[in-house]
Amino acid sequence: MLSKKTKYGLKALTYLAKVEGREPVQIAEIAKCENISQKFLESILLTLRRNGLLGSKKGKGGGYYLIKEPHEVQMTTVMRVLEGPIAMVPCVSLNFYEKCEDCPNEGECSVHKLMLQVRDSALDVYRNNTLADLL
Amino acid sequence: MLSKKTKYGLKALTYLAKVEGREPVQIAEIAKCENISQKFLESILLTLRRNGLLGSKKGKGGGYYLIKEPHEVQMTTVMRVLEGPIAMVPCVSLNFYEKCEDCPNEGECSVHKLMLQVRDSALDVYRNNTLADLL
DNA sequence: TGAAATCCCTACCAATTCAGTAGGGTAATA
DNA sequence: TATTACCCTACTGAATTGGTAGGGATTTCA
Repeated sequence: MLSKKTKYGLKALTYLAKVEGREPVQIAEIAKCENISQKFLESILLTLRRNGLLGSKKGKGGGYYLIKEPHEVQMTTVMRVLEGPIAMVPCVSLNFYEKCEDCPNEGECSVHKLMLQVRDSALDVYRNNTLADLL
Repeated sequence: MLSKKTKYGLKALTYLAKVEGREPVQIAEIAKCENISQKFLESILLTLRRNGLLGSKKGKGGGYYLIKEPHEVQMTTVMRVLEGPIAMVPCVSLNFYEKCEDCPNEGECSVHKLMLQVRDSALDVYRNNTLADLL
């Protein structure tokens, strides 16, 4: 299942992508318009900022804003930051590879075979979608 | 993440698919060969049987066996039985559809748009793979 | 017929994750 | 300098995961 964190993060990103001139938008505004718990959203925006997807400005008139243009923001990046690995098992993960401690022979493992295909097809979707495509 | 339940279930199914003549195989044997906790595997095989994927035989010489031929067992079925819905959000699920309580307009929702594509690509993989393809 | 093998079923449990909530601190701006 | 708004830590209730424990119930074979 997709976590609420990812869901809310995506909604916030698309919200910010629609803003004219990359003006800072307050957390409260996004939370209200997208029906998200403000405090929870706050923590999500923070991780998006820490990972270089958003910028922030403090004080009056401050808020969060998109750093790049929507068409430059790939979904692979967004998903990895918010949801974590794209692969459903570590043994087929590109960025978070880990060997299964059971499973003596990875090449003959049926789970491995299937999940490799699932990962590739998901990657294909994420690579072919930027924030701009979701508006 | 793929649950251990699904992982072990898939491994057990492929194990049984390799057996000559669909002879019953004991839980203990599968558990040992695939490095799975026996009691946990027991519960998994039970749900596979309840959902019409496996048959069982009690008493001495009993065990579990595949009901259909491997090439007749689609991965869509297996995944739905073991892992649940294939979609990552209920609002794009074919078999378990639910409207989001937030999200006023499904058609304009960016999460919906993206997850629809992810679901379709996953379905594509599962539909094009049977148990026989994983051996 | 009886004992052993094997599946069947229920209940429980520790650890982790999820989806927040609470409360205050700090920096920037007007 | 007051206010706005981001920043950070800690806690928490509920649900899920990945099992374990223990005892049936049923079938088969000797």
